[in-house]
Amino acid sequence: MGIAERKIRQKEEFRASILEAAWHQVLTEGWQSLSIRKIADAIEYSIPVIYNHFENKEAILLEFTKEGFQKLADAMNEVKVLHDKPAKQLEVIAYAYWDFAFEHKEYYQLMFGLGIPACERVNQIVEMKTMTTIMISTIEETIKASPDPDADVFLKYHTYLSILHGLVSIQMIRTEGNPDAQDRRILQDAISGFIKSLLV
Amino acid sequence: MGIAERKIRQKEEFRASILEAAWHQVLTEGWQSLSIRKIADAIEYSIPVIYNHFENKEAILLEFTKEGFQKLADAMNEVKVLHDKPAKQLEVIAYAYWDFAFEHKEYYQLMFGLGIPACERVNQIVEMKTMTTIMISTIEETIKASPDPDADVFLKYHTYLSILHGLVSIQMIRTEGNPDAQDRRILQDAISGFIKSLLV
DNA sequence: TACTTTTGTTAACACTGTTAACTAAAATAT
DNA sequence: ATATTTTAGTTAACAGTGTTAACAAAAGTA
Repeated sequence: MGIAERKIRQKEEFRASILEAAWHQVLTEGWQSLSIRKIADAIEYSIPVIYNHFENKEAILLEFTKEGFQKLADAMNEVKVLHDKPAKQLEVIAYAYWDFAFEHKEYYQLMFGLGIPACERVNQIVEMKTMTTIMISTIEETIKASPDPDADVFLKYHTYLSILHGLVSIQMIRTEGNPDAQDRRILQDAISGFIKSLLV
Repeated sequence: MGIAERKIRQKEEFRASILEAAWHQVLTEGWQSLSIRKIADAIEYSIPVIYNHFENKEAILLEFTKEGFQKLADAMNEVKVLHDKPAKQLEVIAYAYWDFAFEHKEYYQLMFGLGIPACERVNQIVEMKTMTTIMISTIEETIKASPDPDADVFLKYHTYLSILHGLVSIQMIRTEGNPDAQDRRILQDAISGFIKSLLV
């Protein structure tokens, strides 16, 4: 009896149409504006049917997060196999990572929990300048006393802040609790590497 | 006439009590659970009074974001002045940054728009393993062929991912639009520095 | 055709941010 | 001291959000 098969197929199609409608909403309005009601509206069904296919809204986002990591892995593999030397591979993988993030912003934000609120907020905060000034001036002095005193201060500042923020936020995503000694070694390793690169 | 003065003082106190109640809520339940209603409840006033002191909820969060950056800057300055050599200063500033982030998680999450949803999500995604496997294996091979083949692979992987994520998310916070050539140079600089540190 | 299961709907609950309309209290002017 | 204006605070609502219980309709089975 093919009825059961057809039902499964239809259910699968329905599920896919929910995801499609949801993704369309995410692409056009950002994933902050995604709501169950809007999905229901788009597929022209009532709200509760969505809960027959997904446990809750989080489950839908989880689906996209999975998709995102799969796509990122694919993009990495694609460029990795083009090179033999591992060091070169590390380089092109990094570029692939970067490109993926900005070509698929919605995915990336979902994957790493980037809440956009800060964007508008952070760029109008004068208090931030105090922090950046401390960092930039210290880097400036370090560079002045280094073998390459003409190095780009702003570039190095940006690198420094990015490394720090990356370490912290990856750490926060990884574990709910506090970092341990091993985590701190990662910090030390990254920072000593950065400072060494400044001092050539 | 001191009446106007008293009024200003009272208004200031009221404002402070709103912030205090809000911060208490953030500390106990996380800033995701902060709501105007809960603040109103805590200060035992009706909801709209809050809008006499803050334009909207975002303005309250902005206040904490400012506070956070100020505190971070202070923490940095404190350790910076303890050392003379700029390179050493860069190091201790980095540690201060790290410590601040985890001693004041709520501030840090607010300051850099870390939406916690990803935390629970990301740690139960098998698709993520595909990505990490690619990165780790490539780093492993790089290390094997390096002058220091006993270097800690996991530590270096973590550093690599953190640098990448930091670069991307700082970039996303900084500009709404797409990265330009200068931004890409920052990426190149950081990655080439990392790879160089692998190859000693 | 009668019965059972699946599918989908309506309507509600418990929240959220925000605001308009109104009342009561305080400060000022007469 | 009384009348008037200004300010402070209230209730009640609007427009959203995720989620679910109770019910109706359609589809499949006996």
